[in-house]
Amino acid sequence: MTIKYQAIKGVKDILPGETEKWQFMEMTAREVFECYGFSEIRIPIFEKTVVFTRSIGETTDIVEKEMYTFTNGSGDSLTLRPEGTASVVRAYVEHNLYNPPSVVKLYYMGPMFRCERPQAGRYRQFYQIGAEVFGTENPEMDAESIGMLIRYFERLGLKDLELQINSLGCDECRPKFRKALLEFLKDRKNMLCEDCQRRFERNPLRIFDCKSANCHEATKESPTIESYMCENCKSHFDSTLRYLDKLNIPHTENPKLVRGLDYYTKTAFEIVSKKLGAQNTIAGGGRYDKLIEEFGGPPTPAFGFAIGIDRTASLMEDKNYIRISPQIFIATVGEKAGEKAFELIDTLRLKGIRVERDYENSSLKSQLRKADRAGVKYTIIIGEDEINKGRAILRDMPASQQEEIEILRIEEIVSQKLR
RNA sequence: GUGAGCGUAGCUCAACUGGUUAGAGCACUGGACUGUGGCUCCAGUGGUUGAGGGUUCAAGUCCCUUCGCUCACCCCA
Repeated sequence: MTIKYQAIKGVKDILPGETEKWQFMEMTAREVFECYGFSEIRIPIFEKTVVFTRSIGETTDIVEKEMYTFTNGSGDSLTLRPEGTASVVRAYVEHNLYNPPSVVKLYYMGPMFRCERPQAGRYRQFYQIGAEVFGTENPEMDAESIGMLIRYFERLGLKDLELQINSLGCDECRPKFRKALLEFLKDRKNMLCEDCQRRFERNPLRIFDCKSANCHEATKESPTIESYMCENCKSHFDSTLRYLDKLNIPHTENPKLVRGLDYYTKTAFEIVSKKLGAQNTIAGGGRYDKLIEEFGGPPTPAFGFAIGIDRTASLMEDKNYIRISPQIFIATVGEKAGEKAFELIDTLRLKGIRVERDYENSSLKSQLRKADRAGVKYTIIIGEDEINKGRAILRDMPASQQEEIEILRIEEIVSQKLR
């Protein structure tokens, strides 16, 4: 068959059978996050482009080449959101949520958009569930938020996850480290591979991640952020790790962990799965203590993370969620019975009972087969004989037993049986 | 943006070095069983072999173009 229209590259439909799993992930997130005092915020799916360019960083790949940007009628440059934090911060500042001063905890869920070449675990429309906390610098919050995320994954039944954590320092100590690193790499630049020569200019921290043996060798003696970290950052990081220990959350310190977005300070972390391919990070986040000021708000420390739901879904068993199925199937024979059933179905549905029927005038045999496949507990059968008697057959499918009941009492009897 | 692999029925896959009318399982519809599901058996529906062009007596198979999918790179969640 020649398909006339298909979804554009890098986007996908999530079909029944799969959506139940997504609903489960979303519902579980709400339950878990609300235990921790988070409230949902719904943010627009697009923003003025500057909201993203300012926060994410002008020279990041996201901003340079991956955003869906367009111009509206009045000439504003708009962009489909490539991530959630920027919008949440914008909303936080716009609505003065810092007033009165207190800790504000928000979560969001929904699609994000990045125009990249699709790959396993990477789509152009992908889904995230994110959480952001504003108003505290306390490392307990770093640990607690990461803990919430871990508990969430546990609730989903995920195993073989690893928490990697690092500190990126603050705007006091990071520039010093960066300078020292560049100094160190300058002499070794010709040892680096082509890609890393480019990274040298753009994001030298990334060179640590290179797979090339030469680059690995070149960075062996390099300075680390640790030795340049200021007292404040050092003790914040140590405390965060200690609180994670208190929560019995295993973690791996990864001094090479660098987040791609410009706004991170201090704590940065990722949750990595051992069961995925090249795109194996299923959640990531960290602290961004300067971003609110960037957006014109008062100095407000903040911490947040986002979960990649597509990747999370691919890790989940197929049986961890509830599939909604009909409770009652109504099978009819003959026109009069069909008419009666049409009304009856509505009556039952008004009661909140999930009722299914056949729409194709199939044989009774076929209707029962459909009832069986639908997985109903009871099938109501109404034929010519029954309609003349004002009665119907109530068939218990698993038990293969049936009884005759008055049509007038169906609603009452069925409600009782399903209880 | 770069590279590799793959596109055959709704789904999973066959079809030898190019050779009759492209098959099977599952699913679907019907029958055996006139108004009673599951199990069994029988039959049937379903294909422009992703699309377009080329080579050849002959193309699902070879070549080119294009679209899509997949995986990886770059980058990153």
